[in-house]
Amino acid sequence: MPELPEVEVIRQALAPLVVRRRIEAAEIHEPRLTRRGGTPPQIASALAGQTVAALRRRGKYFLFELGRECLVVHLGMTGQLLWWNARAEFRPDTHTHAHLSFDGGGILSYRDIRKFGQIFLLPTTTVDRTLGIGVEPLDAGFTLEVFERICRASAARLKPFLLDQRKVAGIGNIYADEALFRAGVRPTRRASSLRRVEVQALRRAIRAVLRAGIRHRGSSISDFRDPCGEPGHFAPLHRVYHRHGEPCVTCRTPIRRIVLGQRGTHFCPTCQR
DNA sequence: AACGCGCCCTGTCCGC
DNA sequence: TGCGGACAGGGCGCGT
Repeated sequence: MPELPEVEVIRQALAPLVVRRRIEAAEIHEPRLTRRGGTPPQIASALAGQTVAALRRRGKYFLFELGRECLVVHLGMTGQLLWWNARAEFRPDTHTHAHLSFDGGGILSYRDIRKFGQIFLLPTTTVDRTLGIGVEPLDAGFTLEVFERICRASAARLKPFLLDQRKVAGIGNIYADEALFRAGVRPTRRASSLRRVEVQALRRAIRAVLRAGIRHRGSSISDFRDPCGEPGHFAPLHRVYHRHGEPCVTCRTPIRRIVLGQRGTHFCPTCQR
């Protein structure tokens, strides 16, 4: 589900609710979520009593900064962070695997049907190094020169290239297809084969499509919701994702679907070269 | 080093 | 109506 825009939408909604608030207690019930380090009780006891100093995002990761330590949360495919105003409102179900109780009564719960998500703690100073993910595409550091260097260094096809979080952080299946369409390049092209103008077009397309996703509060394909239960409105604006068979918005050629790197990939065979 | 594949897990949808 | 199989927004670990 959640790619950079969805994670950012959740972060923006959640920050005013949790920043400068103290975690009274934490519960984690699913050991699979903490496989990257620590057991559920260890993490839960380390969280109790800490105050959230800031809520940041890096790629598709949430970083709850607690001072010396940082709570890292990744939603995987089906993870949700949900906010409950009061303990009495909290309605956990069989897929609710963790929750944080805040002073004053608010509860932040973690729900994840497929359990591909992650919850773990890292020392704040080593978070970036440990996550090992690439440049933030919406930051000033994502310049044409930087992106061109990354492209030149990879023989991978563009689709798996864009999904590789070590290269550029935060792009997932939806926004990869949408960016490649907007840039007019085929997902099967090798990254290193792009001409400079194509690198430039792809960089601009990545930034434009991620910003549009955030502006429209995310893509709700099946079940994306922000922490207060609000769906996003970007899915109807997708130009190729899940539109195979439909006419291209530019040239009316039917959109094609192929599988590339085990992922459904959608493109216009006429507009994308 | 870097790429590509199988796999982790649960739910839904489609065809028979 | 029931069942098997394909597929789903992500990333890790392995073999090449």
